[in-house]
Amino acid sequence: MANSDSMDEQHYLANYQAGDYSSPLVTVDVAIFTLIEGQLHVLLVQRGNHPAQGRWALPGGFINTDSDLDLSEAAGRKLHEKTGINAPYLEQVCTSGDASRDPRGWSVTVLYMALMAHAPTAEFVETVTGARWWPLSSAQQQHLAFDHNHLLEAARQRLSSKTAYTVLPIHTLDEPFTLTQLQQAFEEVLGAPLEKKSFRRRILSADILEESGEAPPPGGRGRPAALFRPKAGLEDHAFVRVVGEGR
Amino acid sequence: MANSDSMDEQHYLANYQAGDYSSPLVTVDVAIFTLIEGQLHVLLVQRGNHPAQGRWALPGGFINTDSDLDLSEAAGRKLHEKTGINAPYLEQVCTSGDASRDPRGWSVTVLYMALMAHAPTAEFVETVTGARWWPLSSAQQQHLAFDHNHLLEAARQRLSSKTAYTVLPIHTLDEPFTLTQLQQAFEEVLGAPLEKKSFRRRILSADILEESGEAPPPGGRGRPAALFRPKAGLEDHAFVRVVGEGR
DNA sequence: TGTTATTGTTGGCATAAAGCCACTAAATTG
DNA sequence: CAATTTAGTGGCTTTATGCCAACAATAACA
Repeated sequence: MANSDSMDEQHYLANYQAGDYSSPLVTVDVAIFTLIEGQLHVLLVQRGNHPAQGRWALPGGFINTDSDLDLSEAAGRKLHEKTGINAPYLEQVCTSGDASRDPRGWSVTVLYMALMAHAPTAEFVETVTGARWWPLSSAQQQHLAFDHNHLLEAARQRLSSKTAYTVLPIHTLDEPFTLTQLQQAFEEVLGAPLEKKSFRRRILSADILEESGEAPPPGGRGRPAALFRPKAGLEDHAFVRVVGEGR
Repeated sequence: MANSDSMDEQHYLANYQAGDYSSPLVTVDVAIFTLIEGQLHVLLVQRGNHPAQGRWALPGGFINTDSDLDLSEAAGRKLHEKTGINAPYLEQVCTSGDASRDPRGWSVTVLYMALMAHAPTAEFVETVTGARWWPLSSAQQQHLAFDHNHLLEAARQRLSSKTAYTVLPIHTLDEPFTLTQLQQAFEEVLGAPLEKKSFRRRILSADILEESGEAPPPGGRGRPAALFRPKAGLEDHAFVRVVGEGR
């Protein structure tokens, strides 16, 4: 049994060199989320070919073993090629592989989740590329290509579960932002209201934000809010517990 | 840009059908942990062939696109083939892929973490298969095959971070067990002492254990401890926060 | 047959974090 | 200069955790 390994590999290599070994196809897919008018959206692209022609899908595609140095680079590249976006936050979620998810045969896809603020490339994405931002719920209601409904759900779950102990939603906001905007981002991602005082206490005591001196934008109603941006250096996820439900 | 997709796939398929497309090699690897005399161990197998001949490695190997229905099944099968173990707990950790981790070229491996109690197959593993249980620290100190040092570290981190909010270490114990044994399992996995009273409060109030009527084994010193086993039905991870450090 | 050592189990209070809700502050509108 | 709206804080209640000492049940031993 110690050499079932050997058997396996020798068998594989022999066949591989003979050209008939069926290694699964390997792709990367990216679920990129943003907030548009307070609502969580995901970017989908419409497939131009078979299989699943015409269906909406997560941006992604085959790894290029010539140009991609690793998986995250392949994911970033695919996202950029299809949408023009350079993902500011990218995290591996999971890998799905079986005999039936792609009609062409056994295939494997590595799923990434990405987050971005909407403003920067808003018009570009909508007009130049074939991509479109969908409200998350609409995206989940339709029949996506391959097993992308499952992948999208996995990414959504990762996002919301990680939001319970990190500040991930920060990446969906344009800077600077108010604490109220930040709280609304958390609430939208978690799908549940948060207690104002507790939220502010936790975020502020975590000491990850700094007040941007900027003047609040004119035209708002009510008392103008202080503007914040993440302190330089910590960028990604800092640990902050943001559980409480209430309101 | 909307059809870089098409280009890509057509290009791929053309070459694939012509037989010269280089899809990366896809493997699964399993880091299986257990407790032996209170110490965390990981199971490694010694490689019989190149590359990395003679090196210790995580059990794993190529996906069999004929017999494996999906990735987790492939992982379970590989583990069983190489060690005789049928993993009682198996969880996907991450996927590593790049041009340099395997000298044969671009390759992708999907890493799984598994947990088991030591007793059931103890002698079998050590004598019949070419596998060996290593204390985790010794395993991490040596130079493993491929990028298995990184994979092992990723699995270890997943195990300990998830132990902060689940009862994963339960799977490393033989049933029934005492609360002290359970606490020691948590402490070994977390690498930090836990406060006795708080630990028991949390575990018991989570209502996931039931007292096994069994008589405590003879020969122990001090007051005999109550014996528990997980309540049927919840098996996997139940949410229990087990943070406190103290002591 | 005590006595001591050892391990398991629980009580009870101190401290810290979170929830709650009302009050104050600063702006706009008319 | 009210009324309205949104931002931000004070302060009490509730809950979770840390901590440590007491009490319980067994074995080893004098």
